[in-house]
Amino acid sequence: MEQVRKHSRKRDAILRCVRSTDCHPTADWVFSRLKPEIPDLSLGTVYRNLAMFKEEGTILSLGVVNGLERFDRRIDPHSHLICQCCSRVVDVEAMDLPETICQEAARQTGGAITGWKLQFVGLCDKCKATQK
Amino acid sequence: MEQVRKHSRKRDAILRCVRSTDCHPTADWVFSRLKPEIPDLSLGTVYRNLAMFKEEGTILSLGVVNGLERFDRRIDPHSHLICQCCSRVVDVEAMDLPETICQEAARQTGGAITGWKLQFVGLCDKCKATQK
DNA sequence: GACGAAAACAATAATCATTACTGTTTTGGA
DNA sequence: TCCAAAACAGTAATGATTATTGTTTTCGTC
Repeated sequence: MEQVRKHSRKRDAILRCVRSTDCHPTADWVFSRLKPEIPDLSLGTVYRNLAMFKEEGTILSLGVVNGLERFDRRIDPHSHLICQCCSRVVDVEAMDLPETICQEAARQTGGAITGWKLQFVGLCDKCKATQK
Repeated sequence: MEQVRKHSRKRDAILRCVRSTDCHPTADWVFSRLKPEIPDLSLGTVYRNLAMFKEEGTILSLGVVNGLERFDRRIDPHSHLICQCCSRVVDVEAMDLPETICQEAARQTGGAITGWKLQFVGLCDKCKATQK
């Protein structure tokens, strides 16, 4: 009896929107992009659904960059380059790290390591070209 | 003639407070801790001075954890374990990563890499013990 | 030791991203 | 088509952070 709906026109559009770009959008970016096409879309709906997708693992959040939460359509392991000039977030394919690093971190802290995140800081290709 | 002061009673207390702990405090934590000892301290002063210290490189921010910016008295290269249970942030000593990783990230993105951040996610020692 | 301009401050208001609430609309199985 | 649950728009509320304004502290100078 208990129905848990997984789809609605707007929810689908929001997911499609996130999946349409590799720019690691913010909630507001998604909203602005969909608004012309769905005039009665509400920013709250975007926030709510992004939180939902994130919760269920359909998308990921890569954290807060410059005060704004950034979402990622990719859920496979990989890293990011965060441009300190334009705040662009660029994907970097997963790279092998020494297997011992997590063991070492666990040993040092006495805790349990379930994952890790490697993030690069620098300039994206465009800003690098400009700064030259 | 132009004086740029680097010290004041409150500023010093704020820095001393951050340096007194390895808990990677938030602005509010610092405020709450100093308030009893300095009753006329203002939260805005804590924010302003933390931003100043961060700006000049006296302390670091390790980013936003659970919506709160966390500061770090350590400015030497090292990593952190972020407890997904209690949000505690625990230091992990810097570990050698393959020298090629930054080159590889630069190659993939076409950008310039100036630094990287490795963050562990899991349980701190206390939460690990509790969860058992 | 007092003086004064610049810096630092408290108190408060303003911002801004995000979340919660309320009443309405949409959805999809019966 | 009907209807209860879910989703939604619109709006208010929240909470961390930042800016503003008028007052106080600081510290080099006299």
